Amino acid sequence: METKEQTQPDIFQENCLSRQVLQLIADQWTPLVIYALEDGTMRFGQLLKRINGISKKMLTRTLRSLERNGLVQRVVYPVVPPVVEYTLTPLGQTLIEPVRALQVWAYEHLQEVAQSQAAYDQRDQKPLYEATAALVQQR
Amino acid sequence: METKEQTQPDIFQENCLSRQVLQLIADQWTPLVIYALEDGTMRFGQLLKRINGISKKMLTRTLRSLERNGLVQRVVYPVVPPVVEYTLTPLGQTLIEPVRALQVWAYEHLQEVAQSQAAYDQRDQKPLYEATAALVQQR
DNA sequence: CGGAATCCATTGGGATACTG
DNA sequence: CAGTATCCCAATGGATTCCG
Repeated sequence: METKEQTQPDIFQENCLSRQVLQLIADQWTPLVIYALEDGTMRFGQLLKRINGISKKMLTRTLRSLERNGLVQRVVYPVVPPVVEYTLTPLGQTLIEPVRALQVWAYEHLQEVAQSQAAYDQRDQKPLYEATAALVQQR
Repeated sequence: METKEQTQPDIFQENCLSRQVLQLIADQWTPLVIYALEDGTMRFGQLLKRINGISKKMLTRTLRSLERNGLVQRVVYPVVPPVVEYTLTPLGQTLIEPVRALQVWAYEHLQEVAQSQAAYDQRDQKPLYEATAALVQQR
């Protein structure tokens, strides 16, 4: 009787809950944060240094989202200077596998993707006058 | 010898290729488009209707990206009115499994996530004056 | 140290109109 | 039909400052 809220099982519908949940983790930083917390508890500053390129703002926002969704537990120690630790919850740990699968895929198909990109860019990017110039020179 | 380009195997580094590849598919629409193409070839308009809430602009952009990365093949039939068909490439098909795993996870943990959200929102969202008012009334 | 708040530039993304 | 082009607003996200 708990399934009452799931008005739409069709993932292509906007009000489909599983689609909404999916969108919660399908962003640039969430997979990396989960990946970083895989080994255990980490402090805010540690995460900031570990995940190259993320800003304090985005790390904070991502962690808040993960906390709200029950994937990460946030523990504040009332000391000065403050210490805040983040840990994957049991629910969050169940996400490690799917996220890792995605990362493995990325690693295994690096080159194919890179080659496709290069081919695509060469094919269309080249302005008309280059092709024309080539034709003219050939003549 | 093809691994030369992968300057950083560490996924937490910005110049890590597998991280870049990962980011290519970690957006709101890409998983849904892949999911929609899972059953086979689809036309642009079909995709537009199937994926509820996506705009022409975003569908076009997402498909272009997928095409550039070699995950989707785009075939144009020179007829009027034009017919354009999209199909997952063999490379794209290898992505079905990981994407599906993510979707399955979302479906299986719907309620836990929803409950966490509700608890989180009740806990902090409540403005100060409500708590204060409650205290005042108690007196 | 771990944010929150502010400012600001860039991008995302919808709506509409137009085209081959 | 399958886009592209334009306009325009909202969200993203970096840099910086401030605070307990």
